[in-house]
Formats: sequence, C-alpha cells, structure tokens
Amino acid sequence: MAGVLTSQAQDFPRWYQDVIAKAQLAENGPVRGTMVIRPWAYAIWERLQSALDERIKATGARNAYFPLLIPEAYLRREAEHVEGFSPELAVVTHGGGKALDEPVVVRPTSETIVNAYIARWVSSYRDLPLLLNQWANVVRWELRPRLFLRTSEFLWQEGHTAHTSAEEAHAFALRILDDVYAATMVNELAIPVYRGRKTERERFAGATVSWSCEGAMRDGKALQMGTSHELGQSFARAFGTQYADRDGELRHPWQTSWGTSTRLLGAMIMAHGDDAGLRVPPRLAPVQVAVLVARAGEGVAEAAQALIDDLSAHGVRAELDDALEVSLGRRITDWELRGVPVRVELGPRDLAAGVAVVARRV
RNA sequence: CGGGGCGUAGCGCAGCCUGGUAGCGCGCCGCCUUUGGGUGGCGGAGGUCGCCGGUUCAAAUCCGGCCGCCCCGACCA
Repeated sequence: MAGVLTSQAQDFPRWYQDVIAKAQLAENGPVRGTMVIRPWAYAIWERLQSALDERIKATGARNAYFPLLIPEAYLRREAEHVEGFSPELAVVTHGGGKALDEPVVVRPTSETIVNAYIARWVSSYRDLPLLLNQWANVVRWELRPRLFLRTSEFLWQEGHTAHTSAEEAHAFALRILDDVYAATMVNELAIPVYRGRKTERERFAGATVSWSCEGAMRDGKALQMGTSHELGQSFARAFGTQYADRDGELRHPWQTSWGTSTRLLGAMIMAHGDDAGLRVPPRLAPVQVAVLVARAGEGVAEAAQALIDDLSAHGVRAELDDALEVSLGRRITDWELRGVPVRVELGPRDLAAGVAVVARRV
C-alpha cells in the first residue's frame, strides 16, 4: 500500500517523527524541548514503569520522593558534578513575586539533594546498605531536543544507594544493570542490549565508573537505554555522610546511582517500528488484541463482544472496535500505526463461514 | 553558540521574483453515497499572511528591525 509514513529507508529521522505524530504518541510542548505524552504512549510507559518498578523492588530498593527544587549551593558541593550539569540547568530566580536570596535549580538529577538526606539517615553500618529509588521528572536544558530521545523535561526513575564497601557498591551497580535494566529491556521491550563500561568522556559527572545498556536500533545505530554508576565516596565526602563501622571508626559509604527514562519509548519505536508504524511488544501493549467489526450484520456485534469477553477472561487485553462510521481500511491502518500485536476482523461473511481474519503484528 | 533553511486556516504547503478581492491538499461540520485495506459526491465553517515600523493610492508580496521554529555541527538519558 502507499505508505502513510515516510519510509525508514528513505529518511529514518523523518519516519520517526511521522510515527510519533500519526500514532498519536507525543507532541512538542509550547516551551522548547518539552513534550506532551499522549494517552497511548503514556499507557505503554505505565506498563514499562511497573515492570521496572517490580524488578527494582526485587533488589531491595524502596521508593521515596525528593523535592523538585534544589538549592543551587547543593550542586556546587561536588566539583565535577556541577561542572557537568551547569550548562543545562534551569534556574528559578523568583518566587512569590520577589527575587530569591539564593536561586534554586530545577533538578537535572537528584544525587545532591538525596545525599543531603542520606547524610542525616546514615550513622551506623547497621543503616547500610541504604537502597532508594525515585520516580520523577527532571529538567535539562537541551540544545537539540528530539521527542522521547532527548527532551528538556523527561520522566525517569533514579536510584541512589549507599554501601559499606567499594566491592558491594560495584556489585550492586552491576546487579541493577543486569537484573533490572537488561532484564526489562530484553523481556519487556524485546530489545537485545549490549552492556559495557562508558568511556572516560561519557562517564556521568561525579562518577568513578559508568555502566551502560545499549540497544540496537533499526537504522543501524546504538542507543543508550540505561546507565548505572559507581560514585565512589565523592558525594559522601561532599555531603558529610559518615557512619560508625563495626570497629568504631567513622567511614564514608560507597555509593551508586542509576537511571532509565522515557527515552525507552524512543528505543521501542526505533527498534521495532516499521514502514506501517509502531510495533508494541505484547507485554507492554495497552491493547494486545483489537477486535474489529468489519461490517454490520446479524449477530456480528454479539460475536465480537463474545470474543472480547473470552479473551479478557484469559487475561488478554482486548478492545472492541465497532466504529462502523469509520471505514474499515482506515481503522486497520490506525491499529497498525499504533502497533497493536494482534488484530481480528469479524464480519457477516466470516460469521457465516465460522471463521475470522486474524492479522499478527509482532 | 557556528552554518543553512522556514514562519500564510488545526496540520502540510502554493502564492512573494513582477504590489491590486488570500488559495490548494489533508483534517473538521452537514447531507447523500459507500463500507471486507486510508470510499466517492455535493455543500459548509475556519486565516490580525510571526511581530513592529517604513515605502506606496494600495503590502502576504518591496525595505529595515525584532521574535520564533526546523535541519546540520558541538553537547547530552
């Protein structure tokens, strides 16, 4: 059929933008780099989020929430960290109609404010390991934004942990990389990933080692999909986090931080989408089976509803499409664009013959 | 921030060079027709032509300034 989208071969970036628009996944916000996530994409994100959350909790980490606004001075406490993030900070200078005595920054990531509190909560080796995770939005003033892949504001999960040894922190950072990130990417997103250590240049600002999961996209490029960092003791020193060890000595804990974001939706689009549109991995698909009433007829609506009920009873997320005022071709194209894994078409002809058209899109 | 391009209806664009009633496609609304892969027909709604100023009898069009956006580069989850 004549493509609704620019083909991937012709212009991959253009195809990417087309799918996002036509499948109604997201749009640009009024402020440069911001993004409106539309219901279909958000529903996929929610499923991805819960899959990640489950695995994060399985490591023993617990969810918490820290403020969006951070005193600028906090950022300055860790030299390399502030140097890395300063160029992309959004800074609030006014509040309540008056200039603030000290500007506050909108979090670009939360190492600093989390550590300000970890310092208060850790005083004994018995308090460790401390394993925290937060689901939040962060802001980084990006020069060249691209929907999902690099937006000025994005949704993510950021973990922050403290341990009694470098070895334990190292092991935990890798556990997140393997058991949480790679596992979710492979099993939920159905994207094979390459795990490895980031180069010195790409290392997270303030980390000693950065580990990354990179996935292969259909344009032949790799995309960083999740990172896990060993922070050493630099943040602990910067924020004065110390604990009394078994031997009575005061020591700084060894820390990690790790994150994945709505960029994963961009990865899903680029790793699975084709010239007909998006293809959503079945485990993440908000609708796994779309049942289309192809044409009105005696008993067709009832048969379609019976199929929906049967699928639902078996734990399959199924949705009825009986919008007969919209042409069948149009509806088929729309479901293809949105990437629903299985489509069933049912009409009087099928009913009479005791069959149904089933199309897979996985 | 450096290089290039573009701002005209919700979206995508033509018109600008050569000033003279603001157009096309898609989408939207109504009616009819159709419906098994983006149906077809008829009718309709919708625009301070990015903003400010200048030239002119007359500016989307010419001139000046400003603002915004997109693409490439550098930076980045």
